[in-house]
Order: sequence, then C-alpha cells, then structure tokens
Amino acid sequence: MASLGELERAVMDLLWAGQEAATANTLRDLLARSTRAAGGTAGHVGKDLAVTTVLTVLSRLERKGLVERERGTRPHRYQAVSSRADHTAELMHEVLGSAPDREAVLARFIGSVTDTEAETLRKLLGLS
Amino acid sequence: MASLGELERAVMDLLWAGQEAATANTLRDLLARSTRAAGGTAGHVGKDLAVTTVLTVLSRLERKGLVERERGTRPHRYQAVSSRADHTAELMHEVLGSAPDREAVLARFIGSVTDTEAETLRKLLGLS
DNA sequence: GGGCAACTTCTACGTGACGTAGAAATGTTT
DNA sequence: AAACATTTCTACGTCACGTAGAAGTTGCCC
Repeated sequence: MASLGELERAVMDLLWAGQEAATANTLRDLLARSTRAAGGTAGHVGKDLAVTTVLTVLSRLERKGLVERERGTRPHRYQAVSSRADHTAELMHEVLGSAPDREAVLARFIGSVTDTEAETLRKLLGLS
Repeated sequence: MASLGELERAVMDLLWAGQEAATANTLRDLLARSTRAAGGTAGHVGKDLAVTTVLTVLSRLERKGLVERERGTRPHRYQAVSSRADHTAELMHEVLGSAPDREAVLARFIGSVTDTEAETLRKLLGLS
C-alpha cells in the first residue's frame, strides 16, 4: 500500500511523536530543528524547507490516508490517522499477507526475534 | 530496503515457486503463461515480453541481492538467493524495526492475527 | 470596504525507480 | 565464416517524491 519517501516519513514521525495536531508551519520548524539536532549526521532533509513543501507532503499523506486535517481552523491542523504502532502492525500484516505460505513466514519470523520480543509475544499469546 | 515493482515481483514469484534455477527464456514463457492463465484478470503484465525485458529485470533483482545467476552455463541460470518465506520474514523484521516502540507494534500485530496463526505462533514459542 | 499578511492550492521541475525493449556486443554452432 | 543465441548497453515513457514558486483565497486591521 503505502511506502513513504524520506520526507514523508520524517513528517509522519513528527505527527506520531506529538499528540496534538500540528500546523504546516510548526512541522516545518520541527523538521528544521530535528535536522539540526542530528548535526547533519542523519542528514536526510539537510536544510530549511519552504512551507509549501511541507504542505505538499501533507496533502500527499492525506491522499494516502495516513493524515487527516481540520479544515475548519484557519491554519489547518494535521494529525496522523492512526498511531505509529497501529500503522506499523498493519504494514507487517500486509507483508505477511503477500506470501501464500504464511505459517512458514511466521516460523522464520519468530526464529529471528530477540529474546525480549519473544517474551512479549508469549505474554500476549498466553492471555488469549 | 527492497521494494519490488510489479514485474520484479512476478519474476520473484516464479523463482520462488520453482526449485530449479531458470533461464530468462523460461521465465519469459512462464510469465506469458501465467498471464494468460489468469485470463487477464490479474492483468498486471498483460502480454508477451521481450527476453531483454526479463533480463533487465533479472539484472536489477541481482543488483538488489534477491537473485543470483550462474555465469558459467551459457544461457545463464537464475535463482532466488533466499526462499520467499525467509525474504518475507526479513521484510517483516525490517518493518518492525522501523518503529521505536517495537513491543507496542507487536501487541497490535498479535491483536489482528487469525486464530490459526495465533496457534502457530504459540507452538513456535513453546506455549502448549 | 480596501488592502495587507497569512495561508492554501496549483503548477512544475529534477531525480530516481521501474517497465519496456531495440541496438550493439559477445559467445556458440556447424 | 556465417548464422544464430545470448547478454549487455542505452534509452524512453511513466510515476512517485522532494522541492518550491505563482496564483488564488481568507481573515484581520485601519
């Protein structure tokens, strides 16, 4: 379904991190900050973006169904439609579903999960 | 890492399905057949492809590390580097790893798994 | 009410992935 | 050597994405 570009991903990360809905301007500032904070090391974005750039990305994310906006308020406010955990889990299901031999996939998957994760899974599966 | 295009995916499916290494020509024939077999319904490919097309795709898949070829034999023979199950499981890990809150993701993931799959997981994890 | 400032939408360009395949090069067969 | 098979090179169309200016819309201030 939805694979995200670098900037799209960065924006989603911000929306997922903050609980409040955010405006394009806020996001642009946050993007600038996080870029700078990374010391250019994680240098994907690299510089200050124009607000229109952020708006374009937000529109595309909206079209993809990942973001929704309040059109009422004047600077529109954007927020993620689902939490990062939900979205990621959904993606995992999508990947799993892309193979006909799901059980086999799960076997391999479990085979390379960390101990902590295995423990988490046992807890989750024990109670159901 | 590696997201696949439609044709790339179709080729991988064939390589994963067959146990033997296959030549570009064989694959081209199989692609034509499977297209026709689907009655155009799954009509992604749509028609007979040129061998060079298949070769291009195979090269790209090789570059992505999904396919390897025997260069010794004259019509080169191609095969998948890892099984579909392995590859898919790897992808799932990649997706899981893309979120900071892995435990939360797993919780959501388990929440929407089918009963059979849950059973499989329990067995694999040594619960019952 | 008219105009400025903020905000949004439209349009657009560069780049890279992918489907597609011909042209050119290389190897094989007889 | 000629004819044929196979592979590599080059290339084009399309689409997603990063990027942003131009144009349009909205709301506030005097």
